[in-house]
Amino acid sequence: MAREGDATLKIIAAKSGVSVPTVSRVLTGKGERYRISQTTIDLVNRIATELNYTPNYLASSLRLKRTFTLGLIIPDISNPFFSNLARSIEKAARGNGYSIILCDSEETTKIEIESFKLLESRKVDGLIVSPVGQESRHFLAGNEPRVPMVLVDRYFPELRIPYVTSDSYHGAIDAVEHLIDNGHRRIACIQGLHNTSSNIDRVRGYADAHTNRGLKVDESLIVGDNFGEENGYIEAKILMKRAQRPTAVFCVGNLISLGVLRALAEEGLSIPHDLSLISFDDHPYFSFLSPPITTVAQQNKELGRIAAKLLLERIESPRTHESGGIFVPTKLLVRNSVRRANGNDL
Amino acid sequence: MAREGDATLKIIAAKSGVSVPTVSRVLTGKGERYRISQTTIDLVNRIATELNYTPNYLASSLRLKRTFTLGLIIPDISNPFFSNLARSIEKAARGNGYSIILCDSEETTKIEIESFKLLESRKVDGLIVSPVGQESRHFLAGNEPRVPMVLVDRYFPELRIPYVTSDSYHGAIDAVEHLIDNGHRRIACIQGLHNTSSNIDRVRGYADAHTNRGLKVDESLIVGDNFGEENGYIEAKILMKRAQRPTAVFCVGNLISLGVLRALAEEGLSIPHDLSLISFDDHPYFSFLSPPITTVAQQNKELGRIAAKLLLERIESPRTHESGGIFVPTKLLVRNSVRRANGNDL
DNA sequence: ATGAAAGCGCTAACAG
DNA sequence: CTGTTAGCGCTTTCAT
Repeated sequence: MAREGDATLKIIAAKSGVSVPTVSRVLTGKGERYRISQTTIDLVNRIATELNYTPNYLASSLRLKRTFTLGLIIPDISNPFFSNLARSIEKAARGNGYSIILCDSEETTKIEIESFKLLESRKVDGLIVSPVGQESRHFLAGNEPRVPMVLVDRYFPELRIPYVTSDSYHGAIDAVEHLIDNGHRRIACIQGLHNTSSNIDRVRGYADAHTNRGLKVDESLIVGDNFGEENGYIEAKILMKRAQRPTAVFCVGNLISLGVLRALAEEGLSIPHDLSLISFDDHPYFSFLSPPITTVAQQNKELGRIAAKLLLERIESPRTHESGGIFVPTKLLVRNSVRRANGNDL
Repeated sequence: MAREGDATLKIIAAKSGVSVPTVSRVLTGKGERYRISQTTIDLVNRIATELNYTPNYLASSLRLKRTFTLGLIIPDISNPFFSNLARSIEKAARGNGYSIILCDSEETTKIEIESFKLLESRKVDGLIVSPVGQESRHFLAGNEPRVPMVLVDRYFPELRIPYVTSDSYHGAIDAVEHLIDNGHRRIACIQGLHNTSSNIDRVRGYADAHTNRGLKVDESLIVGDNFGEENGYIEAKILMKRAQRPTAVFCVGNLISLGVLRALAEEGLSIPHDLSLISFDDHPYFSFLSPPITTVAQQNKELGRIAAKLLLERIESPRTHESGGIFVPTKLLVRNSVRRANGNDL
């Protein structure tokens, strides 16, 4: 906007009879350091407030090559997981004098790439991105990230970009072992978007939990292909039509679980009586559902805080850091969606 | 961040043997208009892509006095109502070449004010704000908004700032009449933050629904003071301890309803048997709760789209618009949290 | 069909 | 203690 009348250093300088740099020094609090006379300091400050001066970040950013702005690219801000993430990131950023430009990639690589370009043009000091996850080339220029960057949630282990994520693998193991330990043997897994780290880790956990307990994995019980509600709905419908119904299902995302709930309700089937359910990714409403849903909760506020902190460190002191990943533990919240079954195979 | 090696117009100009303005014209697509020779155009374009040129928005914004950036201030991005709003706003903005700087005010006037200052410094072209709601002075400079601005959700009728909001008043009437028509006479109202437009409108609807049906309002049944979960929890606990229990409750926000649910569950009371519940503000999970909750749904995506459109219009052509409000209708979604009662007073 | 000059608002280097 | 000069990268007159 910057309408006509806006006060500038130049105007203040004119009104107070000193030079522009002097005004700049005073107004950026460097008065002391430059040993500017108290008289001048007071004068400049007075006139600045009189004129309701607001610094122009654009100009100073251009000069300083520093915008104090972070780009945040996430797949879906309306998903509570991501909005909680966004909240904690925004808060941490703000606490350190940074602002956030928000880009919603709509779970789409195309928009993700556009957002990269955009944020590069806007000269953000760093980037926090929760990748759509299947494509990774655009994250690099040459062999290094194009700007200081950290990934949250989904990540690319092969890419030398630091990341913060839940320990999905162990979370999934906890979940599925819980099922097994409750006597379940035919456990379905409704998975999310293939080739994304979260999905891979969770499905791997699903499989390894079986192995840990000396069971074989029935590949035909691993179904689904995205993190949406519809996916859970459809797959649940199909699963329940099978001759050999699973006795339990492990959903790798909360939206998937929602879909399962809807499908079961439609079919007049009940949880946990007809099917035990355990979900990855808690949701504020899970404890109010009937039954309350047993979940593997992610510490999403933690994830955001850590990601922001990591990024700011890299911005303040580039190149001194390792680029590994940080895995934040999950928590198994046992509620009432899993019932004891008779483990007829053991 | 603008690292050293970044391509600039100057560099491209040098490499292609033309002047900086010429490069600028070509790269901003004004080649034709300035009748620059095709040879030059091709040359410049080639070199620009070779050098992987990214325009510097900072510089052009400074020059143009136009940032193509919108500020978005909302009270709590982790609240699904606001995150859906944010999503539709971001999408509309992006579709029109604008980016969003996100500020979460944490339901706090102090942060809201800071965000104003911040966004002014960042020279956003316009502002969409969902006000915390109790203070409004900082929205104006003199008597007019300080930058093109539109309010969403909560608004200030007295302030000559355009706003987009759900028709809370009629929504509340629908809800409460629904209760009355189902035979309820002792209907509690758990309200949100006092002196906010949404709360005022909803409580007014609550009262007028009674009047419409020839009933008197029992002021002692209007309780509560904020939109949080805790508020619903506490007030429900107290209400259910009364000698004369209400038979139904109207909650003016979804978080409040959540709190009521928790309180009732703890007390071993069930909905709708012991208490009928109707909630303002739908939530994706409401239909999966037991019982599914009857609500007044807001069209929050609509709200966002309209707000963004309104703001962009004002930015493109200032001063030609009225500053009234737009009320978007709500929808009563009848599910199963309201039971028929015998209207013993009629 | 293109270039030279000027300036958006700010800050850093250098001078005195 | 303060001013002069210069320049960040871009776009817009105004010339030619």
